[in-house]
Amino acid sequence: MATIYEVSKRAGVSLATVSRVLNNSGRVTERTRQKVLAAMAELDYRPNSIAQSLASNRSNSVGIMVPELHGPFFGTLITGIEQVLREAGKHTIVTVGHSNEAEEKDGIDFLVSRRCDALILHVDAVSDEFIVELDDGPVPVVLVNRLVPQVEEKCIRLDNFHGGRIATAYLLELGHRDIAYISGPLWKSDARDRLAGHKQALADAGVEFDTRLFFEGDFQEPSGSDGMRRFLALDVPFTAVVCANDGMAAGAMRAAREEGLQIPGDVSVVGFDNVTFSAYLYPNLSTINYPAMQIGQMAGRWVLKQVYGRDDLEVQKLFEPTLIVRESARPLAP
Amino acid sequence: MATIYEVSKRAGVSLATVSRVLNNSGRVTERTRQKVLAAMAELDYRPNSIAQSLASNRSNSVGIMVPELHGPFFGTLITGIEQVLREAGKHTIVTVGHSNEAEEKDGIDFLVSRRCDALILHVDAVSDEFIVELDDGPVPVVLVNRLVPQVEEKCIRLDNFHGGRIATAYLLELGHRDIAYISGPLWKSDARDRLAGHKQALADAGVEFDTRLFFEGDFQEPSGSDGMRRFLALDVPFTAVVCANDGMAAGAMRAAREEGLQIPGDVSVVGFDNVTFSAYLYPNLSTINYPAMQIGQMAGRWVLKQVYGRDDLEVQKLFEPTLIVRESARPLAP
DNA sequence: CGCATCGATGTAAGCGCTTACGAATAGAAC
DNA sequence: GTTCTATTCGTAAGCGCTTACATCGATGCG
Repeated sequence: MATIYEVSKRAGVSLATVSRVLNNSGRVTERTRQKVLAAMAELDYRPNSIAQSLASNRSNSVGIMVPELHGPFFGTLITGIEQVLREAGKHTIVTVGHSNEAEEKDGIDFLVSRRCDALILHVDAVSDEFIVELDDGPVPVVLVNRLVPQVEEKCIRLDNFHGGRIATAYLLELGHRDIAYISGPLWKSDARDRLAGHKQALADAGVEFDTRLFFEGDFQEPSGSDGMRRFLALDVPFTAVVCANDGMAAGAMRAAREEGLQIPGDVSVVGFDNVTFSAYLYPNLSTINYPAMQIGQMAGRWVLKQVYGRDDLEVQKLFEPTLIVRESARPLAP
Repeated sequence: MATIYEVSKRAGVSLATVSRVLNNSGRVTERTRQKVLAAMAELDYRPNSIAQSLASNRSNSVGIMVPELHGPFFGTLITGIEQVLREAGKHTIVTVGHSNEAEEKDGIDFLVSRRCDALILHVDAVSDEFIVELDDGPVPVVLVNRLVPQVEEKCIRLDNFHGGRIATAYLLELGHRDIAYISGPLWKSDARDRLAGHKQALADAGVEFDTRLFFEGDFQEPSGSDGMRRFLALDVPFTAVVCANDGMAAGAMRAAREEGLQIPGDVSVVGFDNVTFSAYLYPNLSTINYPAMQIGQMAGRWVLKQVYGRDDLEVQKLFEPTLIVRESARPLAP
């Protein structure tokens, strides 16, 4: 593969000049610029980005960590990030943390030793303190879907509290009073926030939160089924259930069906995230929209702006969830 | 951040020795090795992998290209790849091709200029010739879910033909004769192979392929709905439909429901891929299992074996699809 | 005791690029 | 034509590491 040296020889200029046209830095006459460009084309020259990184002390790569790669949510998030970053010629190194402290730290180490210019993290296991400390280090960090107060300006997130609130408020509006809740794991802050929103909505309506109608799942489909079965086995009547994500809602609906219940006839269901398949469940799931793609894009932009100096970019840090009304919830029969 | 030089000074040895313990190459006395290790720990030394790459001409990174990052399928595939590779200390650079020739070439260029040690590609737009040519280049390539005869030994894939065949064979076994087919885009080889399998199964059973009961979708949910509506608008009776992936099956089932049909009462449906949500559709989708995770892992292993010299690894190149029987298909009522 | 041998370690030359600095050239002003 | 300033371009010193080769001691043997 041709090197910059060969290009410079062929173009009859120095290394430095070639480098200049490569980076559009410094000033080069149009004439020499053309000569260089021609030489590059003739040699099918591709700059060695490793060498560029070493010399410039910039790796042009940003590290990403997500809990999982499969599942509809994170894929969308990463799509947003990758798109924005790649347009800017940066590349992304993706790592999986599995919501497990050791793995998250490990992955971050990996990313740091890879000399990423920045990190975009969707982590849940690691503590706030760890993140603050990491942020004090040499590599800039942006947090997705999590608020760490000490580094608030680096957190790109959805207002999960508000999301939880409007999900339940919607059901209350439809006349439901006995509303069950299938939560995500409470050691995850988004799960906690959504639950807090739910409780707030209940309180606002003067409805008491009934711990018997609460189930802590793990954001996976089967735990939604477990939750629904648990509720059904109870002697406590309920007419609606809100699930902290669409996957658990799918599980809950399946279990309800298997137990002979009609949705929304016997019980209304609301999900959270608005992943693609929620529109194809039966009945089509009413849910809360999570603009994962946009959030990913914003995270990418943040990096472009703060790390690569693209001052022209605007970045929005807080997103408001909205209610998507479909078929899985209906007014409480009088 | 500490460099190898500082480590060598602190340990009282030369650069080369430090490098040796770093890489477990060459022989180093246990005593000096310990000294070096201690110095590294004291300085919290992290090797600069950029510099390592430049010097060793190995980037320890492998490039991945997939059509999309969201959607249940590719996430799973990448999870498999990433897992295997990261265990080996390699990292993955993920790029999106959008099944579009220009973007695919562009992304591959990007990966190459990033000096990836190998490429794992799931591409559909680019021609066989292009791939053969690419393979002649300096960077090893492995192809996922596509067979290019000239480089067969580098193709890790599912037997899509067989998958298409057993999907339809299953319906035939259940007594169906009028079987519609919603295909993926025919310029994609997997879509073609699945269709060919379908036709073969029909032929085996002496059933004629009816072009009116054929619809070419795009592997997305809405096109499944479109296909189903098209069939329903026709005057051609049919009792079953096979869809070339689960997403289109979801769309088809939704459309059927909206048109007042029962599944599987009025029409049986079979999907392809066995993505997670297929088990949560209503009715639970009978489908063909695509071991995406395993295929990803194999692709990773292939690279480990062929590029990084891990000769101990076994790699399986061809995978056999299997039928997953759930609820969306039933015997034809007599 | 001298010499060949071998393993442990050091020396130094890159890997392909960026970039501070200075040289050279061109144009402007007189 | 001379001087001065701007601008373009070349020189060379790294970036942090790997690795071929050289060196040095210690060991074994005649």
